[in-house]
Amino acid sequence: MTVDKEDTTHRSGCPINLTLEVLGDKWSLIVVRDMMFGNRRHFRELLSQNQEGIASNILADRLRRLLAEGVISKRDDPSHKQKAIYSLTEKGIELLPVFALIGAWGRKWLPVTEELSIRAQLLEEGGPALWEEFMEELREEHLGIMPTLPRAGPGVRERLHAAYREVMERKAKAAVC
Amino acid sequence: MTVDKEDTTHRSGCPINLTLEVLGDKWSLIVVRDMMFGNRRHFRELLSQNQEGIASNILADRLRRLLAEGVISKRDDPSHKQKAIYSLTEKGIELLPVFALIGAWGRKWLPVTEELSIRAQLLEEGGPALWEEFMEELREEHLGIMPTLPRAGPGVRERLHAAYREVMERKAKAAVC
DNA sequence: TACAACCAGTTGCAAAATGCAATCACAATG
DNA sequence: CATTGTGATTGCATTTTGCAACTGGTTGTA
Repeated sequence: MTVDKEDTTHRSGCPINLTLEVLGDKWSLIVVRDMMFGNRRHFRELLSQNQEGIASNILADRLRRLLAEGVISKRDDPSHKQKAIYSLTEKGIELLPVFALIGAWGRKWLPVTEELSIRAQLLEEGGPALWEEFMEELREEHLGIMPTLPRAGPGVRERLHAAYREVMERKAKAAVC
Repeated sequence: MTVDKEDTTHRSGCPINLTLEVLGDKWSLIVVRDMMFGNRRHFRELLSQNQEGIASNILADRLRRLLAEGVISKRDDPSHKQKAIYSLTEKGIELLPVFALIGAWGRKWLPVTEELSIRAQLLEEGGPALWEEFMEELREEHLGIMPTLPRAGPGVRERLHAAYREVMERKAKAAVC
């Protein structure tokens, strides 16, 4: 049988607690979100295109931690010797359902803006079937796993982003009139 | 139409971000978890029965914040002039599906202990139907809403806790032999 | 009525994390 | 050979956390 040895590195063996030890801060999930939904794969993209204005030292620290925890991976970009490509691991990709539910909760209970919550709405309405489709897409992009079935039409991320653009255009028109 | 006024209180209107602004730290969800799954309703219960050893000033601060955010409510305990009863609000109760998925992710990817993850396993296996049953139970206990159908047999929390006790007893036996 | 136990916190202080702006070393581009 | 792009690091002020002791009051008990 397995022997319980005391573990000073963790507060407890509760799954909720352990998840919070890995992801329980104001920035870690923001970084994963940008990689997953915004397809940000480079440091600069994550830094300068981030909605919340993450600082470069915080970003560097979170990438280091997520890497150490195996939520993301890092490899060299062949096109540029100093460029690194960050990818989600399977462990990271499987956070998608968590994002879907967190997004749904936030949308229901917090003062979200329409354009930034349209993706969460579609993800909620699409349900587990859509989540699985998106995760399969992420496995292609981040793990290089080829799909069993070739995909027809735009991917999930593209559809989500199209909806975002649609809201923005409608808002822009409304502002002019 | 609604006018966008600049909002210095929030980093962005993204539902993920706003949720992190409310719950994105190492303790807030621990407190909600103990109220939800451990049925802790008093300060001392939350403090001294907490697995992770939360400090009293942190607990006081998180209760204050969760109260301000409307995730929990507070009222006097009629049996004791100094005793306060903390309850989940509907907003707090609806975090249950989030807990279920976070628990499932932690159980799959992190070094959980069997006895502390058996509840997460049952919650995952039970799916949305079990979550809904548990939320209905929480509404009774925390909001005082009477069920449409009278319940037969032990509630969800009791069943989860029974499973926990079962694992603990089996472990205790194994340790002796 | 004295007294211990219980109640929800608060206080003080050291350590760690965060936020911000400037800067770094190197690589590619024109 | 200067400019821009790259993933970061550094220094410093502010904020948050963690820990232990303490507070002012209430309740139960001898």
